[in-house]
Amino acid sequence: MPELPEVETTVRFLRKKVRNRAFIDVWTDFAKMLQIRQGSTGQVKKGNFEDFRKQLKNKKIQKIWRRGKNIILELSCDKTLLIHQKLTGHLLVGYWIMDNGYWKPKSRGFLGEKVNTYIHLLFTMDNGLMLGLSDLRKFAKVELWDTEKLKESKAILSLGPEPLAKDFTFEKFKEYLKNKKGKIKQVLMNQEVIAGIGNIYSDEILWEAKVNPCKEIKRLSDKEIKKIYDAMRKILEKAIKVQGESISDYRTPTGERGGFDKFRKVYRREGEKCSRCQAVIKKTKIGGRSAHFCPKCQTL
DNA sequence: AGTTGTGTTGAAGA
DNA sequence: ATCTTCAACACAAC
Repeated sequence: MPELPEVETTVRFLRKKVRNRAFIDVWTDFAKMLQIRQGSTGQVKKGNFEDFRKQLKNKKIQKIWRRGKNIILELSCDKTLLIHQKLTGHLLVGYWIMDNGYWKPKSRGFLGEKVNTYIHLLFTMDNGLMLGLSDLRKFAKVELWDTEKLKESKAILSLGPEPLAKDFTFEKFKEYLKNKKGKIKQVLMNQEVIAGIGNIYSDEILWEAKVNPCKEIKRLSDKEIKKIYDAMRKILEKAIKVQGESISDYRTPTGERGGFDKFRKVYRREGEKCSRCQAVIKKTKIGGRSAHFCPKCQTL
């Protein structure tokens, strides 16, 4: 699942490969994932794929950045593509050829692996390179915005701070947490509080900080908040360094697995021994989502 | 073979 | 307002 480190990995790769390239064409077999946003509120324009295709044609990618789990491609003519990969979507870069209804990678390699074959959207760039979106569950969204409208949209403005931003200090983190209520895991995953953390990294961060995911915010000591803050930065930075996790569907844009699985301590490790204290990792539900933790070193 | 779990986000329901 | 549940969708594992 692409969370902050996976999205960052993708964005860094895209900068190297498609910055300053222009779109020649776009193909999809699932037009529902594409939307044209317009007007002051960014309403969804009723339209069809041909509109989208026409508007994208010959637009040049000028700037590529990330906000939370969103990939943002700023284009020429004051347009911007906003891509959210949701659960199983991941962008891939390479060459494909249509082979009776399916896009087949032009050469052997990682792009041929099953997880990378659910291509439902494919852009062709002006140098022939292609940008594909493989998305098994088809939840991913690609929206075309007016650049200025996007910047003042709820989609961007409602997001909390970037956890790795230089000016996001411990004091600020504490302030952001203090007036929230609920369990720490839920709050960490709330994109309006902090942007980019999902189920995997919230579990990993809390294990690292030795804080139980069910602990209520108001019962956290300053010391615990500091440990969560430090763990958050440490884990996210580490994950970016190794190009994210690939326990499920995420792959880097070359179709390769990220390296974080080696460092994954609790997520989907129910029944295994805690690498710190040998107690058995437990799994529970918090707000309908799975939460993994060590009952011994993450006491309530 | 039918049921359940998967996890992000926004919308609908309470 | 604020909380919880569910739908979007496809597949693996049970």
